[in-house]
This record gives sequence, structure tokens and C-alpha cells, in this order.
Amino acid sequence: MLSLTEENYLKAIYHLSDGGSKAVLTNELAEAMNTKAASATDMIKKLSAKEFISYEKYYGVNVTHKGKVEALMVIRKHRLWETFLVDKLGFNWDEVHEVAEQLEHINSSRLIEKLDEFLGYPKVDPHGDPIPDNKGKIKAQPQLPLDQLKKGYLGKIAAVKDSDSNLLKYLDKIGAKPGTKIKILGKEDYDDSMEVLIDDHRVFISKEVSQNILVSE
Amino acid sequence: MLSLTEENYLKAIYHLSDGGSKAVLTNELAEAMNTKAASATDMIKKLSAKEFISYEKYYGVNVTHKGKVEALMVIRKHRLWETFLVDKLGFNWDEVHEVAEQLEHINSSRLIEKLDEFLGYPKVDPHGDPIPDNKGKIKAQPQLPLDQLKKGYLGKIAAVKDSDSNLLKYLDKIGAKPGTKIKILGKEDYDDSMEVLIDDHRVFISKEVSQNILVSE
DNA sequence: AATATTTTTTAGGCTAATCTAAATTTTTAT
DNA sequence: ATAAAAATTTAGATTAGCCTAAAAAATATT
Ligand SMILES: [Mn+2]
Ligand SMILES: [Mn+2]
Ligand SMILES: [Mn+2]
Ligand SMILES: [Mn+2]
Repeated sequence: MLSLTEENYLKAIYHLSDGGSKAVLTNELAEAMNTKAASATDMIKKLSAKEFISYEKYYGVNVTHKGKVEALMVIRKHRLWETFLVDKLGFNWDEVHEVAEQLEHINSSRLIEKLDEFLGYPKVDPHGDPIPDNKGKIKAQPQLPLDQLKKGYLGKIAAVKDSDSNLLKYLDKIGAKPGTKIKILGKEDYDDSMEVLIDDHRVFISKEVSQNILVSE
Repeated sequence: MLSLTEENYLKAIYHLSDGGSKAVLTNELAEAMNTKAASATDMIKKLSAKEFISYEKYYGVNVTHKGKVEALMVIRKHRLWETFLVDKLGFNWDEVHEVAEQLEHINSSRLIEKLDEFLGYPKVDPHGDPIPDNKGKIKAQPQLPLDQLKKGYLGKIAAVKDSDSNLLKYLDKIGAKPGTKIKILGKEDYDDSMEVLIDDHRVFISKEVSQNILVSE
């Protein structure tokens, strides 16, 4: 059993390590958690003692298999709750993250299975992020940030970065939501801004924005 | 802002005081919270400093108006979540209390208003307990424990005590749920057991059980 | 009214999660 | 290869919520 704080640290480590594929440094973790390095070190020791991460002094931490599964369960809950808030309660997609940050710590496997069923076993959350199944498996579709593609590209929006509420409001306004077709009509070499076709609407977007739109196909 | 622990203490004080109508003693509170008297005293001082309760040393505590409203908001959330779990997720009524104990601490007024709307503004929870509105108002219908009535009584089940999961399972089995008509066919003076008609079924119930069925009309 | 019992409070400690400041180790720059 | 800089860890406090043991106050009993 992890405390709420331990769950949050572990989730942050999982995300910062790109799903367990690289080591996470103490300062990175402290910054992500809005705490100080000394606090991060303390928590690293605790999670390491419980074998959710492996830790070599001064060289950062890696998530263990056990840690990955645990982190994915929290992420599963977060994304199911976000889906519930948008699909059932009518929240906008820029309003759900903070509430889901609380709901993800509710501890009841029965609840989360029932919720999953109630939502119709969704594969992705409102921002297009995949929802792990109850074993921690994720159906990862290969995704690319839009800014790395060039004129003429035609594909589908797979997901958007869900961190900034204002960005989400803007993306909503221009119709950029997961599942929508998108085409790059032109790209400006100087600043990587581009003109795109989203849902038959022509829009100019900056690199700032295109970096946060993930496409597939 | 109250911590989760403060919310739980305040709710316990509210319930033990019968909605603010009598003083609550330190030992009572400690027992209800499964802590020791010293811990209860500590918390009493904190809640008193924040003016959710008034406190006279050695003579127990009373809930203030501010404290009542706060407690009722937690109770509102608890009962709305219980309703959600039963009505939408298909939980049995004996499975919801523990989960609702966690969910009642989620802090988002938007969430609770949306949830209320989603549920169709229910007036009572699955156990028949009234759900306070967002101002803390409760529509209290006068209720009596069934064991205090005699042969020939005809009325409706208003609520059942929701504390014991095994009792709830039993009540479910005999069809004793809020809204159901109930008639006392006979009562045994010796032990106050009775034969009742619930939903056209004849059932013998002990005083143990009839005490926990609240009727109205 | 004095004493015994019960209840409540206080004193002093413990753990989790945080901090600041100091010490240590690694990394970078000369 | 040293010295300076940066990153990390350790040491020592603090706060919330809990505990046990002791002191104090209220209540009950003789
Ligand atoms: Mn989110
Ligand atoms: Mn999301
Ligand atoms: Mn309940
Ligand atoms: Mn209830």
C-alpha cells in the first residue's frame, strides 16, 4: 500500500522516465513535484526500500517492473476519471485534470472496474492518452508531434498534451481534438509556424501549438 | 480549508450531536474515530480554533453554524456518491459506504454540482437518508423506528440504518428498502419480534432488525 | 465532606512529509 | 590535474496526527 504522496512521486517518476525507459534525476523529480531536492531524496529512499524503483546514489532512479505496474494503475484511474468527467458529467476537457488528480487516489478495485464498464471500456481519455487495462497493458499507437512533420502531411490527431488548461481551451476553439483529420497546408521555415486544415477549417498555428498536437497514421 | 482528518472528525461530531442538538464528549468522539482521548482533545482544539465547534474544557463540544454547514457539505457528498455508486455503477447498497468515505473528501464544487445534476437531483441516498442541498438544507421527513409501533400499523419504509453491511444484506433479502409499503401483522410482547408484510411477503423479524427500519406516514 | 473513580487534559514522543543549511560527490572548466 | 561549479545527500527542524503515561478536574460513593 502506497500513501497518496508516494503514489504521486511514483507517477511523476514514471512519466519523467518516459514509461520506464530512462533514469530520472533527483532535481528533475523535485521540480516536477514542486518540492526541494532533499525531499525528493527522502522519497526516493522510501520508494527504493519498497522496491518500486531502483536507486544508485548520485545517479538517479529507475522504475522497477513492480513500480511500473503500480504507476500504470494510478494512470488508469486518472484517465478513466477524466473520461467520466467529460463523457458523463459534461466537463470541458480543460477542467478535468485537477479533479482527476484527486480521484486517481481513491482505493477500490471494484469501483474502478465498475467505472470502466460504465464508460464502455474506453481505450483513450479525452486528451487521446491511452488508458491502461487492469493488468497495466497499454495499446500504444505510434504518435508524432505535429511540428516534426512537413507540408503535405495528412493524418489524424491522436492526442494532445493535457498539461496546460489554456492550451486545451485554444485547441478546443480550433477544433483540434483526438480523432479529427488534420493536413499541413504550408509551413514557414523561419519559425516553424504552419497553416493546417482541421475539420475543413484553415488555421494558422505556431510551433508552440504544433508541438503539443500528436498525430498518427 | 479542512484536512481530510479534520473533515472526518467534524462529521463525527455532527452525527454524535444529532445534527448539532447536543454536546459531544471527548471519549465518545475518540471512540467513534477509533482514536484515543488525547488525540480527540488535540483535534477538538484545532476545530475549535477554526470555529467549527465551540469547546468548554471538560464539558464537551458543540457544533457552530459554520461547522454544521461544513459537516453537511461532507454528508451531501457522501450521499450523492453513494447514490451514484448504486444507481449508475450497479453497486449493492451494502458495498457503497467505505468507498463513499473516500469520495466524500474530493474537493470540487463543480464536480458535486455536476454529479447532483447527473443523478437527477436525488432527495435521498440508497439507504433513505436525506441529501442536503448545496446550501446545507435538508428536507427532513419525520421518521420512527419500526420497533416502536404496534400491530396494525401501516406505512412506508423511509430509511434504514446504513452502518452494518450484514444488516443491509439481510434487509435486501427481505425486500426492506426505502419506499416499500410495510404493515405490522402481529407483535410478540415478550421480545418485541414481529410479523410484517413487506411488498406482499410475510416476514418475521426480531427487534434487532425492526429498530433499524425507519418508517413514515 | 472526604475519598475513590472516571473523564479529560497535558506532557513528551513517534512517523510522514516537508524545509534550510551544511557536507559530500560528481561534473565541468581551467 | 586542480580548482570551481553543480548536483546530490545528510543533518537537524517543523507540522499534522497519532500514541502512552502522568497530572488535573469532574463526578460518584461512602
Ligand atoms: Mn490529466
Ligand atoms: Mn488526460
Ligand atoms: Mn454511508
Ligand atoms: Mn447512506
